[in-house]
Amino acid sequence: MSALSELGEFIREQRRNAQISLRQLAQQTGVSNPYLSQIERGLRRPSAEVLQQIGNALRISTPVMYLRAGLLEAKESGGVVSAIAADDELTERQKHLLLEIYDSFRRENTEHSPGADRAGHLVEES
Amino acid sequence: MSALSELGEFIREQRRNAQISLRQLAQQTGVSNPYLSQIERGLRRPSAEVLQQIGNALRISTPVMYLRAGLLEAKESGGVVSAIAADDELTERQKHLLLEIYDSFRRENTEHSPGADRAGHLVEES
DNA sequence: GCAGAGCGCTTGCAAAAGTTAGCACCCCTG
DNA sequence: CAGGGGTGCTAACTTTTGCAAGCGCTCTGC
Repeated sequence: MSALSELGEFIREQRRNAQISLRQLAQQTGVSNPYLSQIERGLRRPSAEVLQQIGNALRISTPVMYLRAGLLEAKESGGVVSAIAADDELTERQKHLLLEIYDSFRRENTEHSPGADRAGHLVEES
Repeated sequence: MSALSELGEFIREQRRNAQISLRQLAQQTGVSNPYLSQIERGLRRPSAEVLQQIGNALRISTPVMYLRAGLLEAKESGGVVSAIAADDELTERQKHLLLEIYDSFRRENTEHSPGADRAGHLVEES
């Protein structure tokens, strides 16, 4: 399975998940519906602009979209932690909270009983 | 001045700064030198792949490159967003949530009355 | 039954992206 | 001065992107 058709399936999945038809998505994105069809079936490689529009309409963040398309290299683990630490727009307290949430998410995924723990309480106090 | 030629001049500037000729950069990036020339003079719009290669050769981080090219919104300027996107330990949903929290934090900081908005509701529903 | 509107898909076609070949202009070095 | 190797740029070509038009299908209302 090529990375191209993986991307296509991901997009199709997200679109179906959002209960949107090809033509509706086409209208929202400004991309033609035949082209969207081809993208979803993995026989065309959309440009970054188109990807941006699709992600925008489907509420998927652009970097996530680019990552799926192989346009953004997957960074080494710890990237999130250091990126948060280096951010100059967050307060120290916010960084701390964000990191705790990040950790709790990762813990969720490695748990045997998934979905049991929730991160809601972590944002209770700003 | 179009955003296209701005990008071109930026690349040229970075290349000159690194003391690299067009052909050398072409070889390093795997892109032909005439095309690089056209990119630098702002009369061609490089794809994200090419941009990635250029940034890679010139030691410019990919998100910064995309940002310069207008392929990434300024609001998701940094490392945090792309780092989250690239993380392979989080589910898509978790990434989305984390990004929303991150955004809400930054919004808090730029508001006139800080602390008014809370991010708690963002984690309410899985 | 049969318009009409929705769905996704196929087919050519225009416009970009990108390449190979070759131009003109230097700066050396024999 | 011939020449080779460096620079960046131009021209013609191939490949890919993205779209308009139209296909066949299904469902609904008249």
